[in-house]
Amino acid sequence: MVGIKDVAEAAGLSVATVSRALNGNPSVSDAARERVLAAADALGYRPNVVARSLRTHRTGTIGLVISDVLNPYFTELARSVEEEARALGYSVIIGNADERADLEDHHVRNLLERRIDGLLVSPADGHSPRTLEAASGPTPVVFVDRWIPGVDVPVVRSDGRGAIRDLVDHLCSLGHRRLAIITGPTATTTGRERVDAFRETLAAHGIPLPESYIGRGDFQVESGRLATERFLDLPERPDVVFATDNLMALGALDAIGERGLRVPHDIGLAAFDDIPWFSHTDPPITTISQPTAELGRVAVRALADLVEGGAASSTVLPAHLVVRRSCGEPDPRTPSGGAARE
Amino acid sequence: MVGIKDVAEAAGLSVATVSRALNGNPSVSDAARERVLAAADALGYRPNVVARSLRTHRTGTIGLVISDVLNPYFTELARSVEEEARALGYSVIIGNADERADLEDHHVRNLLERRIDGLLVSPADGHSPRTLEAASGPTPVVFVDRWIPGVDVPVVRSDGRGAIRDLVDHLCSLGHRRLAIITGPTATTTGRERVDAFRETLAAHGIPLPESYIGRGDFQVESGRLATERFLDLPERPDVVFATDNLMALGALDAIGERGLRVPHDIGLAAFDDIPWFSHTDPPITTISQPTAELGRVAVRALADLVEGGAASSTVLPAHLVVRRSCGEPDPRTPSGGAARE
DNA sequence: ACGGTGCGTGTAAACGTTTACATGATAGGA
DNA sequence: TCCTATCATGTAAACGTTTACACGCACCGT
Repeated sequence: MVGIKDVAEAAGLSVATVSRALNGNPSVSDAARERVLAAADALGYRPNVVARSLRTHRTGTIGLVISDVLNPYFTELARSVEEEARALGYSVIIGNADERADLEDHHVRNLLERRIDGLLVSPADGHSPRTLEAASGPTPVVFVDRWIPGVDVPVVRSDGRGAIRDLVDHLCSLGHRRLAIITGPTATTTGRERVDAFRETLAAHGIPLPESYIGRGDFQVESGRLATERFLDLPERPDVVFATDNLMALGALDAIGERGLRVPHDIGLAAFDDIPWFSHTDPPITTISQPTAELGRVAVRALADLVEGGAASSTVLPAHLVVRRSCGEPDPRTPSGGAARE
Repeated sequence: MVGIKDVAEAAGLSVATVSRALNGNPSVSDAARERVLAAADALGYRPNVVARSLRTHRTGTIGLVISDVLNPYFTELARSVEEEARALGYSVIIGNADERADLEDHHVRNLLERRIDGLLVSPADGHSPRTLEAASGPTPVVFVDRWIPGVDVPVVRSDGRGAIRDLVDHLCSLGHRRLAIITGPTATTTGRERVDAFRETLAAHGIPLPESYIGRGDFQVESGRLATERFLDLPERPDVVFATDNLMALGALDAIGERGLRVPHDIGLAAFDDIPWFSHTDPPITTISQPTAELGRVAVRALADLVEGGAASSTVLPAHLVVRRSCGEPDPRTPSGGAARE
């Protein structure tokens, strides 16, 4: 491999000058700069960023630990994170936790050992020891989407509570009374927030949420299927089930289809996270949409601020309801206030 | 940051012994090993992999450049790559090319500068200069899914031609005669393979493929929509359109839905790549399924072989047809031979 | 008692950069 | 003309590891 040394030799200059020329240091003469560039080009010189990082203590890399790469919500997040990071001069290393705390641990450790400049994490579960450790360590950390309460780290997330209120209002306006929910892991903040907001709004409408109408999922397809099967076995089947992420909604659809039931005629379905396929399912699915790409961008900017010595603050972006047909046809005379329509 | 030096001091040993103990070198006494481990633990020592990499010329990292993170096919690939790589002791850095040659270039360069041990790439386009350069450079390279003809690099891919033959047979058996195709970029091998196999099988059935029935797409949603709109504007609308990836199929669905047309009654639709949503669209979509996760695993193993000094060979895995309802109901008396059914 | 063997440990160089500091040349001011 | 400031460049240390080599010691066979 050709190094800075070879370039120096070819250009008849010292390594210091070559390094300076390559880094755009102003205190190098035009003549020297030209010779360096020519030599580097001729030799096909490629900087060795690992050596550079060792010396500078900066890797130009941020880590992103997401909960599940197979979840379109997170891939969209990852994409916008990478895009913004690239614009800011950083590379991104993605770690996929598959909703498992041990994998999250693995990736957090791995990324820290690689001496990333900053870490973006969507904690799968509040109990990953490495994540907690990282949060109080020297490497800047920003939580995105989910966070860990009580940990003093900036959070960039969206607040789904308003949209969930709109959703429940919408469901009630359609005449539904038996509402069920498939939750995420209650150890995650998003999991808890969604079920809490749901329960509170139900209470405001004077509707109870019996334990049998709460399915405990883990944000994965299979758990959505299982929870839905349990609902369908109930003597009093719910009018509509609200799956708190898109994968569990897919599982619910699987379970409903397997019984030969039809949405929304036999049972309604609502979801969280809007993904392109939701317009094309049978029927199109009513869901709550987050400003996913924006979340990623804001999170990266917050982290970059932190890395560069600034002080980042938390951001909360609103989510909104997107009404489609999976909960029944809305009565045109009584639009539910404030909810967005397609 | 606490380094090996601090550990050495705390343990009352030299850095060499500490390094050896930490790396499981057998020539260190149990007593010393224990002291080292205790000291490292007490100090919260974390190895600095960038220093290690500089010295050993190995980063324990492989790069993966995929064509599009938003494409579920590639995220499934990425997931299996990471999983297998982790099992083999490697980390993965993913670069997303978004089907753009310039981004592919960017990521290939970036990864090589990071001195990854090996590179897995699904070339977006045959003309990315860096990818070609990398293929003949010192860093081991394996192509996955797509490849560049004439470049001497192992390829791990699936062969869709057999499945496309099955698909065309299936469509003909349903009585369809006007078959249209939305291709990928013809600079990609998968793009070309799919249209070639389609055209050949059509010819074998004595059916022409007029230019107007070939929509030139780029594996992205929007191009699928545009191509489909053009088909729908034709005086003789095709009986069925075959979108050669899942995103363009989504675009086609968009276009068809916007005209108020119904699949398969007004027009049939077939796709390439099976994704979970295809069972839940309206109607469920007939498609060609690749052994995606297996492709990822095999590719990683091939690359790891190469990295460790072995000689890797190419692998071709078969794809197969999955018949659903988007091309019309099959006549139960004439099952199309060999095609898998759900 | 002696040379050889092996084992555990230490010393120091090396990996490819960046950068503080030193140096030499040039130019400017008096 | 000399002193000094400025500028371009060079020298060498440092970043945190790994590892070739050297060393000292205990043990073995003769």
